[in-house]
Amino acid sequence: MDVLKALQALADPTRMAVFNCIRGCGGASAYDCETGECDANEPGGVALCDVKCKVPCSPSTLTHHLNVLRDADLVWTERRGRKAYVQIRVETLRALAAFLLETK
Amino acid sequence: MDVLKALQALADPTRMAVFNCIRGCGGASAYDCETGECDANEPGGVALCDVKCKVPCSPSTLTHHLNVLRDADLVWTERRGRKAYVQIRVETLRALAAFLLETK
DNA sequence: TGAATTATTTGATGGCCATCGAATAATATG
DNA sequence: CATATTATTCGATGGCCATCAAATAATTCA
Repeated sequence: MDVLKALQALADPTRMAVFNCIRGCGGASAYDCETGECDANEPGGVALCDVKCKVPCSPSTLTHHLNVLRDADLVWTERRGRKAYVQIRVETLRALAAFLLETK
Repeated sequence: MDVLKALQALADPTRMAVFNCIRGCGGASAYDCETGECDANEPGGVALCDVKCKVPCSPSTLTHHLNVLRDADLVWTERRGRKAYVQIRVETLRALAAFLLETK
């Protein structure tokens, strides 16, 4: 895992907001922008369009940030129908945390 | 603790090198640039001038990066004689790691 | 006090990147 | 197929920041 790349990916306010939004919703159920709640019926991540509801930025900016997060192995995405769903890669977070806690 | 600020502080290659250099030396004993070893006789951190040996940048740049790291509560510095010594703030690292491992 | 070592301040600059709008793509549904 | 929804690509731009050199400060020691 590229520690520096992961840190750089998280070290941006907008990306952090995206990250928190994705994490904020249980991990395995989709957040619905309309109801403002997590929909446990819809499996596998949060829909991008719902992330966009929470994080104020243009669609292209959101795509850009997701690319960065994905490139750092912090999230993975999957397209289902028109929507793209995104989920956290917990292993990477664990690896990052392990790095920070390293005692040398 | 300001998570974003701490991440931003670490998300730079040079600062990461500085950080690793400081961490690399036991934490409680000074690294000596000449011998290339850690001097357990000299307590409390690594001397800045020895960090400069390891991390290729100008003195002003090094000072700048230390300010950023200190401002993020990742390190603290202390002047003893001509030299400034720097040490890691482990609590902040632990808090950062805890944030990353949070399950929401 | 004068010289040497170490560190900081200041101001300038170049490069990187977050952001956007517009155009395009991908998919679903009427 | 036409339209709506969602997402991506592309190019341009403005702002931030890492970096440096030069000057100054802080401290020690001869």
